Amino acid sequence: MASDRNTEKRIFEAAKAIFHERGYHGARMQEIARRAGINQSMLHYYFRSKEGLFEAVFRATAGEVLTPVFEVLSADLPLSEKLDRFVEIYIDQVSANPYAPGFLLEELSHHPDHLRRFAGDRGKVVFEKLAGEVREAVVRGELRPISPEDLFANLVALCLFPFIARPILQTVTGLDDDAYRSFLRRRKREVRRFIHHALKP
Amino acid sequence: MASDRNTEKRIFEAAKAIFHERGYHGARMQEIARRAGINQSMLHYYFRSKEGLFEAVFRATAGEVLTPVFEVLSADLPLSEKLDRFVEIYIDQVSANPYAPGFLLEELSHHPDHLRRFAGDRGKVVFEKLAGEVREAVVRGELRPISPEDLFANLVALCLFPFIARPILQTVTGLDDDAYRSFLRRRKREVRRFIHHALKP
DNA sequence: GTCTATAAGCAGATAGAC
DNA sequence: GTCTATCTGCTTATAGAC
Repeated sequence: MASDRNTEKRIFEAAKAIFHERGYHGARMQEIARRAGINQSMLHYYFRSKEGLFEAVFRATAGEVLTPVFEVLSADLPLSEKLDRFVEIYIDQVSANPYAPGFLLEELSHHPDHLRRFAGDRGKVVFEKLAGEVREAVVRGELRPISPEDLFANLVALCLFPFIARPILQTVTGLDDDAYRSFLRRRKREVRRFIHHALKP
Repeated sequence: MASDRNTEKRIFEAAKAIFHERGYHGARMQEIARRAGINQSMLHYYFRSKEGLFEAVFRATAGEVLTPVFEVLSADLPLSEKLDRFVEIYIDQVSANPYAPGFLLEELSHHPDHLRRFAGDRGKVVFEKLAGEVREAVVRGELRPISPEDLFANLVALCLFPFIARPILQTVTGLDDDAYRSFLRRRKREVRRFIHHALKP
């Protein structure tokens, strides 16, 4: 039929939403079908099995989240600009897909090497470039002594944590939904400021 | 029988391990029973249902993770010492239970107000104390301008993230298991250093 | 308290008509 | 390509003997 690609796309988008919200084991094929507005057997027609559907969603999500990271980190920019752009792009990216980081983290905590199976060594290569730049900047005295691993962990932690820990942070701080959204919008500036202060020699 | 409390305890510990590893939907009652070395119907004898067992594990885990936070934050200490002790105690606590933060975050992302149902306003009260101290320190010029919410988010993010994102950080940085363990051991010092640099006026 | 056996329900997957 | 109907296996939960 004419709805060929259309149906497949609708199924995929529905699956993405449900898997992101409920995780692999919490998701129900029937709920995905209902959300896509079609019959349950269509899911199997297009994606063979629940695992096949999940795999498609996982790959797409991992790509969306990691691609901008890899691009920024391998760009040819002075280190401090690179860190700024990382914060800028990454927080934008995650704001548009607030469930994605939690979804990936959850899946990877249960299947730690699911990522390596298709990201391969791409991450490692990009990271080595950054690591070299960090070490040089430290030697030149432009950066206080810090390991590349710590720097990278700090950077990503500050960007992602307010998204993945939203429920607990909202409970503790007492911010309501509106206030929390505005808190998230302000984060970009705060994270940049925090990082630059923390890295001054 | 004499094994009264003993059996209950064994079941609870097994359930804790399995729920932490697999989450609510991924956990199987049979696997919990096998791990506890008893029959599956015993689980229901002691804890009525899967949900009852999960609830017990969730409450205990939330208590373990949050109690030290609340204690440190409500202690009567100068702010900068308080932050140091927070890092110290929190990273120790999480090192002993590396699955706990991921487990709580996952559950809370699927059921955002599960926490409020028994932590109530305790978190908010403790946070307000900290918030007051932060605002005062900023006014006195001991701290660069920063909102209490950002400070708290940054603090917890830096402590927890290397634990919950271990698989992805290990893939990207290329650290093997031994190297990553040693990285985690070094974190306490790095986080303290990072925070003090970042908060200097 | 602890076991074995089994009921009851549900989820993923397939068959086959249109 | 899309639907309805149905199968199969697994999972939680209970009944009932010891």
